[in-house]
Amino acid sequence: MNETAQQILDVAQNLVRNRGYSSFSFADISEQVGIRKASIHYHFSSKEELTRELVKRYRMAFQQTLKQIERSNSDPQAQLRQFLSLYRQGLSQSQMCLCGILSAEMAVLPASVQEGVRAFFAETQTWLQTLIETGASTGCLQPRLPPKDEASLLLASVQGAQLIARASEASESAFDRIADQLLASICPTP
Amino acid sequence: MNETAQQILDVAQNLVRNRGYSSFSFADISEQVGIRKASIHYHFSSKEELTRELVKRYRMAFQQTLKQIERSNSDPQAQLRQFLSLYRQGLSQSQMCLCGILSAEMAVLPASVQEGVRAFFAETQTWLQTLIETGASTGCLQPRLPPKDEASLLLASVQGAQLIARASEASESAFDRIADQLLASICPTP
DNA sequence: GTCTATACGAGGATAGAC
DNA sequence: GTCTATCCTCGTATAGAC
Repeated sequence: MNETAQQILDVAQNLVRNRGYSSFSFADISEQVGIRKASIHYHFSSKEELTRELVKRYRMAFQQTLKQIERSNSDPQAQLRQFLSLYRQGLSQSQMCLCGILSAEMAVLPASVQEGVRAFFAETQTWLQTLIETGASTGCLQPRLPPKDEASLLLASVQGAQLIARASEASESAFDRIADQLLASICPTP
Repeated sequence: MNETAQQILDVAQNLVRNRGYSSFSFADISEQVGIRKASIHYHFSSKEELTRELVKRYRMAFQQTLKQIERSNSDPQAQLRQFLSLYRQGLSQSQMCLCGILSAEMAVLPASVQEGVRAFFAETQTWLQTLIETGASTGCLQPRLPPKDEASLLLASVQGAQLIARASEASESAFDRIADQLLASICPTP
């Protein structure tokens, strides 16, 4: 995949994370990349293919980021904090998680894109579950529920926090408050 | 507001709750209502007005439902259960909360619709907060956080649960598991 | 690889007859 | 109130020149 293709995906990603799948167009991309919209079809044959590749790249990058979080920090509690900060970062540009916003449009997504979205949630939940299990065994975290359930609740909550934060005037602080509580709910009470 | 207008809103509501704002069209409505799409403009001058009225009606109906929950049940814990079941019901037709799905498209909504969405969340959070306060004072509920924070976390979580449930093969049971944990997290442990 | 030109359909909206 | 007819814009996609 060449440079232009990457650039197209970069721009598309920002667009989708802001507006969603149905509301981004080749014209939008063309404007920001500086090529004509017909030229996009040289790199991606269709909107479906473009979005499929976008989700694929996003999933891989996200997994990489999670691995970095593991490496850079041995404390599960700090890892969790970093995980939450990823979502907070997106929000600072009023962007949702790519797969979170796509999930809202599930009914109109091409099947191949739906698949990628599903896979993203499964992967992320698995990572969270492992993190919680580790944290529980070392005492860094004190999950009140089985790690699997705790993970799915956490994932739902962070996605929901991002979702409704966009409907708030002060979206970042709205998210922060919720994120703090999520963290508190799973940390040992001194 | 006459019968046809109501019917248009009924159909529009199902469409939006499934596909979102950008992906529903006058053609879709016209097909299901059985009138031509130009005729819709007699009842609603524009898509913006239609959606604005839709959100307005949804908000009022939702508030009514919440009042009914209060009346039909004096136990805050049971009220909370009923609140969660509202979201579960939508999901059974793979529908999200109208304002939840609109929130994902916030960036492309007309300003007047954005306003309605914001108001919906504020109202709903207030109701939850009052419920939690009542429950805490009678001992029916045992919030771990200040009621206001507990309410916003709960709202975010239930919206998020609905959002990501759509990306799950078994969306209803995925939601149920999360809803049970939400309930457990706020109920007194015997 | 990128361009121009163009096809084709969909979407929202308006005018005017009935 | 609903219809037909029509307008205009935007969206994806293709063909073929450079």
